[in-house]
Amino acid sequence: MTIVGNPMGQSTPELEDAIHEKIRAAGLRLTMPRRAICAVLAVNDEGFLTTQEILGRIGEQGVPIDPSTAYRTLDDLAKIGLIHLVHLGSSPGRWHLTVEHDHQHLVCEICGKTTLVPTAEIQPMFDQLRERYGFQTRHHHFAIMGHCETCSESEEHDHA
Amino acid sequence: MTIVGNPMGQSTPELEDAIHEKIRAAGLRLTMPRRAICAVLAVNDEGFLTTQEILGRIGEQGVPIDPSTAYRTLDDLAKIGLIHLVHLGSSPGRWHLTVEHDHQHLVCEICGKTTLVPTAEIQPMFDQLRERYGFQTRHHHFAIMGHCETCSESEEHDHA
DNA sequence: CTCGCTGTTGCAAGAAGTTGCAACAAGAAT
DNA sequence: ATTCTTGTTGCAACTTCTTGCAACAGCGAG
Ligand SMILES: [Mn+2]
Ligand SMILES: [Mn+2]
Ligand SMILES: [Zn+2]
Ligand SMILES: [Zn+2]
Repeated sequence: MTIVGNPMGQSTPELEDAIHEKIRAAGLRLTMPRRAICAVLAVNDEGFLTTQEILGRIGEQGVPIDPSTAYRTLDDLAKIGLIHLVHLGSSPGRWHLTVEHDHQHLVCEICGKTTLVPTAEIQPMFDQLRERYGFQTRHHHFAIMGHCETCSESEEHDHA
Repeated sequence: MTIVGNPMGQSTPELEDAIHEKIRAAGLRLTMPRRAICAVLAVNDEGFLTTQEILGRIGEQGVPIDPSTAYRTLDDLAKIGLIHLVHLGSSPGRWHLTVEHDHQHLVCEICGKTTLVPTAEIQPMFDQLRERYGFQTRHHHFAIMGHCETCSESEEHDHA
């Protein structure tokens, strides 16, 4: 089950620039390996990629980078809030852009379909958690696992 | 940051039996390695343990089991709904008992404190997701990351 | 443009996690 | 109690991920 948002898409210079901006703003250096990783992330806006997949794409396209560099860099990008690690099922975690994503994700465990839900729709729950427990939800960009409409219906048929 | 519920606690025979029951009911064989793993899970009711931690405890106490067996067995137990893999931050996933846990977890990213929230309090959100998107939330036992009351307050002080 | 500081990289070694397979043992049948 | 079937285990080989470190290069200062 591959989960990508813009598989063979065009690069999106605006987004890529915005990412570079954030990296600089955080005081990180804009190196070649980082540019390569950002490029992959930019064309996969809305996608969820594993570190291995990112490494693979970079290798296909140009100068490969060392795996350890990829692992470390992705951690760094997460630390500055540019990307986010999402665990879909038991497979390795997947990286997902955070910038300009004011939504949450519903992920179907069966077919992998992801549905976007405006954060506003879930906000009331977060507010309630804060009121009752003083708990400040942080990862305002997370994935809720379950079964999508289509797969739910097929399941009912199977039971009949 | 270690997250356990009953660190050096007594074994809880009732819970352990309930687990054995579930394993048998699923048509799985009750082997020595599985008994060992269940024993660790039973004394750590409410705890979150990594596979490595489980392996470590078994090694300390008696006959060690092969790592591959542990990884495979834990996957099997998850498949029959006995345990659940929870990702707290970027560390390896942690196993958590599902049986008799009708609650969700608020996990503090800073101090690791976990707060239990009755599922009923979050149910309205799940219901809403179903009404609007036809989405059936499955993992009714998940972790919401954020900052607990205490840590939120310290942060405010730091800013001042 | 050149220099210098220091954050980053690639490499190598190791730890963690996965997979195929032959030997083994849980538990049903007799 | 004994036998038989087949799900499980431990081992070995492999892939993935992590960590320490010396060489390197981004980029600010001059
Ligand atoms: Mn998104
Ligand atoms: Mn619980
Ligand atoms: Zn689906
Ligand atoms: Zn806290």
